[in-house]
Formats: sequence, structure tokens, C-alpha cells
Amino acid sequence: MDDENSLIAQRREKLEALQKLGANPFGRAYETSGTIAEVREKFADGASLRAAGRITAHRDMGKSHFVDLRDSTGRIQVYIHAKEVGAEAVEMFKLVDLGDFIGVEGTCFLTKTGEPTLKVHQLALLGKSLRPLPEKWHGLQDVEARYRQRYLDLITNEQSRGVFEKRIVILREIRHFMEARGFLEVETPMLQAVAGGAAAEPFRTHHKALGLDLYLRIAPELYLKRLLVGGFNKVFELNRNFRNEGISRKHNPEFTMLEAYWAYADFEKIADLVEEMICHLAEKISETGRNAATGEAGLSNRKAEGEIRVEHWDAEGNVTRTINLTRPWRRARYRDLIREVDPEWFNYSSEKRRERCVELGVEINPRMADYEVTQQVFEKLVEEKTFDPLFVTHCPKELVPLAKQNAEDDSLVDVYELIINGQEISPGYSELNDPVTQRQRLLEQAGEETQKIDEEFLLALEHGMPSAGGFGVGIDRLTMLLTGAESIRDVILFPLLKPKR
RNA sequence: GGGUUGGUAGCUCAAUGGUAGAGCAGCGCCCUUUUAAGGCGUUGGUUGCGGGUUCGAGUCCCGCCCAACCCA
Repeated sequence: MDDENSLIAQRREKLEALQKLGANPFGRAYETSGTIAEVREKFADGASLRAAGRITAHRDMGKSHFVDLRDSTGRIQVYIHAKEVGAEAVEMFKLVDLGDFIGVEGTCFLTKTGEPTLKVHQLALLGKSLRPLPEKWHGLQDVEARYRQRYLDLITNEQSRGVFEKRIVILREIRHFMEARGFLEVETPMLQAVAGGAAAEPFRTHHKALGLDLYLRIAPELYLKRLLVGGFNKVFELNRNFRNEGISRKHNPEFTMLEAYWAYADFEKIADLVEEMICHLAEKISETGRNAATGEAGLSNRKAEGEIRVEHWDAEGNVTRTINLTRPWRRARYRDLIREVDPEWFNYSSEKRRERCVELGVEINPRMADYEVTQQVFEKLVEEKTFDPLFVTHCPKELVPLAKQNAEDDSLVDVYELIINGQEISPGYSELNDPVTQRQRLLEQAGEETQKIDEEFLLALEHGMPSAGGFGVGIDRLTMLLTGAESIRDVILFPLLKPKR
């Protein structure tokens, strides 16, 4: 980025020339008649309106200049001619480039081709661009550049902007939804002396003044539960977690998570809540889909007569996948789902199960315990093949050691795992609130590393935590589901990349 | 971490081992309602970085960097 090619040099020369003309290329506040979309709404033949935006195209026609002015709400054409704006302003205009921000005051009129246009009689420079923008027709295609220089992606690629607008709607509507049901949004520590609440590798950091090693949190769980102890009945946090693990199409080291706890509820009530919430979000998203600017392609959602379907499109506009979110969502027990793959599975010996894995094309390694072999079958032959929503319930306790045991069968725990689009979207639990059992399980989980046990959390539990249901929703994956994005990097504005060079 | 693919002008893309090109953008000229405006002309390159093979490397070989996809 330290280059100095001729295009940049030319723009710098224009910048100096503008300054010599006495113009300020980086102007100040500019009163407008509103956003460009609002200007278009107010458009009335002969009316005088003010608009500001970035120049994204210009067409010179002799002494007439047509310019496209664009902001996040839309575009409008402006017409510049010396007769209207004066020779001086036209001299100035000739030093303006694609990508510059300008403000105009002009009279509304329709061109011969019927295009609503502002005939400019006053022109202000609001921000000069010293680098050329990507080409208008193909946009910015280079994947790496789209992530590193997201601003260019947002300027150029309508569908990318659409994804992030939908993400904003998702975050806003989650807050509305939860608050409407009496949940309070809270903030708990990102910097933690013990990184608990999940099994994941944390990032380490250091507090200088205290001389203290700290971790970025991997989950807010243990703090949110302290709030249940403290008398909050319904709390949620919608914020970032950090996990020092691999990066992939489905994993970014920092990711956004909704986590919530509901006193006196259980995993079934939580499942109802999550089902309702995601349907609510899908409907809101489909509304923004309809309202989105023209040219939005690739992603869409459609709703018809109580049905909620999410369609994922490819670049040519063909539907590649339809996910049916229509309620009620299927709920099935873990073991029953395995039996759908092989009815006799649980009657097999350990050896026979491993043979079946080979037949089924499920890769396993010899060190796996029996429940891990079964889980491998579940992941490959159930989870990855499930696209419509499915709550998997009554999981074996080995898989979820920190959840409450089932009342009838203590080899099972009262949890659900929500699968949509072949991915885990949300786990839900009947939370363990017995401090003695909790301590045991944490000790087992920690093994030798007893420093990983959050004694302060256990101390809180010993003061009494109400029975409660809790859940988490990975917002990045949910956004992928609802927008049809294929990679988590397409729903995170600035995904982590290695610095270049 | 392993495998595969890719990195060429500001952007989008070409180029059997033989003079690095096109479109858009830019620059100049023409055009007083165009809209991917148009016409004529024209500038622009350390082909990701570093080595090697060769008379000659964007192209073949080795190493490195970055990214995407698949796998662990």
C-alpha cells in the first residue's frame, strides 16, 4: 500500500489544483434534504433539494455532465452545466474524480429518458478520494481483498452490503425479542482470571499494573449463572467470545454469541423460545430482503401463508437449498436418530459398531471410546445431512458433562442440540444447579489442571442457584443460515486474517 | 499441521518457454439530456517475494509469504 502509481499522483495533483482554486476538497458539514433515498422520495419537478454522496459514475456529454451520487440508501443522478452552476464551479468539477464525496443543491427535473435528476446550481466538495475505486461492473472479486479492505467490498458489492444489513437486523431483533419476554441484557467480563464455561483453548493476555495473567473469555456462562444466584430471573448477553483454535469456513477466533438463562425453566421451554425467536428473525430478515435495494442477488427468504422458508441462491440466481423453518420443528432423541441410521446399532458389540462405521463410510480412529464412535456416526450421518431444524434431545451424558441428568435415565442429560443447515446452531440445557455435582464434574473435566476450576463460581453456586434453563446461539452461523452465506468470513465485517507480508 | 488451487496494470481478466495484452478506470480531443453513454487518440507492469534451470521464465524447478477450498 506504499505504492505511488500515476493514478494516485494524478489525484494528488488535482487535490493541489483544487486548493489553488481556493476550494476545500475536504469540506465540512453539509445540510441535505435527507438521505439519497429520502431525496428521491421528496423529488418533485421544479423543487430545490440538497443531496450529498459519493460519486460512483459520471457521463460527460459535451458541456453537460451527468454524475451518479450514491450513499447507503441509494443513488441519484445530478446534472452539472456551466449555465446553471457557473464556469468557476465547472472548473472545480473537472478536478473531481470518481470516488469523491460532494454535496449539491439543485432543481428536480426529469431527463429525456425519464431519469430523476438534480440540476445543480451549487456544488461543494466534501471528501476527496486519492485512490481509484474498484471497477463498477464486476465489482471487487478478489476474496482476499474483499476481507482485508471490506470498505471496498461494501462500496462495490451490493449483496455483501445486504448480508451485513441483515446481520444488523438480526442483532436488533434478538434484543427486541428477548426484552419483550422480560430478559435483561447484561455485560459480564471479557477478561477473566479463569476461562470457564466451555471446553476450548483461551487467548492469554496480561494486566501490567496487577502483574496478572488473564484470559479472554471463551464463554460468559459462569458469570451469567452468578447473576441467577444474585436474583436475576431472566438474563442474556449478546457479545463476543474468543477461542484460540483453528480457523475455517465455520470458525473465526472471535465470534458473537447469544447466551441466556431463564430461572425455573428447563430445556424444553428453552427449545420453544429459541424456535420462536429464530422464526421471528427469519420473518424480519425476509422483510428486509423485500425492501433491499435493487440488484441484490444471491440471497433471499420467502414466506407464504404461515410458511417460513429460507432459500439459498447461487451467483446465477438458482436456488441451491431451501430450508423449511415452518413450525413446529422436529424434536427427536439422540438414540432414536442413531437407530434411523441403523436400527440395531445399540445391540452391537463395540467391535461390530466399528465394522459398521467402515461400511457406512464414517472415519473413526482406534483410540475412540464407544460413545465417541456413536457421536462420529451422529455427526456424519445425522447432523451433516439435516437441513431443516431438528432439536436433538436426551443426549448421552458423556457428551455434555455439565448438564442436568434426566430424571428417568441417568445415562442421559436434559439438553437439546439444535441443528439447522447441517450445523449446530444452538445448544440448550436444563442447567446443573447442584454445587456438589458441579464441583465433581468440573474436577473430572479439569483433570490435572485444577487451576482451571473457577472457585468463585462454585462459591456462588453454593449460595443457591434456582433451577433454570439456558441456551446459546452462535450469531455468525445463524446469520450464515439466514443469509445463505457459505463462509463465516462473509458474515463478519473484519474476519481475522494474517497480516500481509 | 497435510493436500489442492490461486496471486499478472487501480479493478476484471488474457498470454504453447520466445517483444507482457484487452475491457473498465485514467489522460487528451469531439459531443448541450447521458446512464455499463458514444467516437478518435493515448498513458500505465519489479507478473506476490527470493533463489535455480535455460540462449531466453508470467510460464519449468526449489524455498518463502498471503488467500480460497478440502482434510486432520
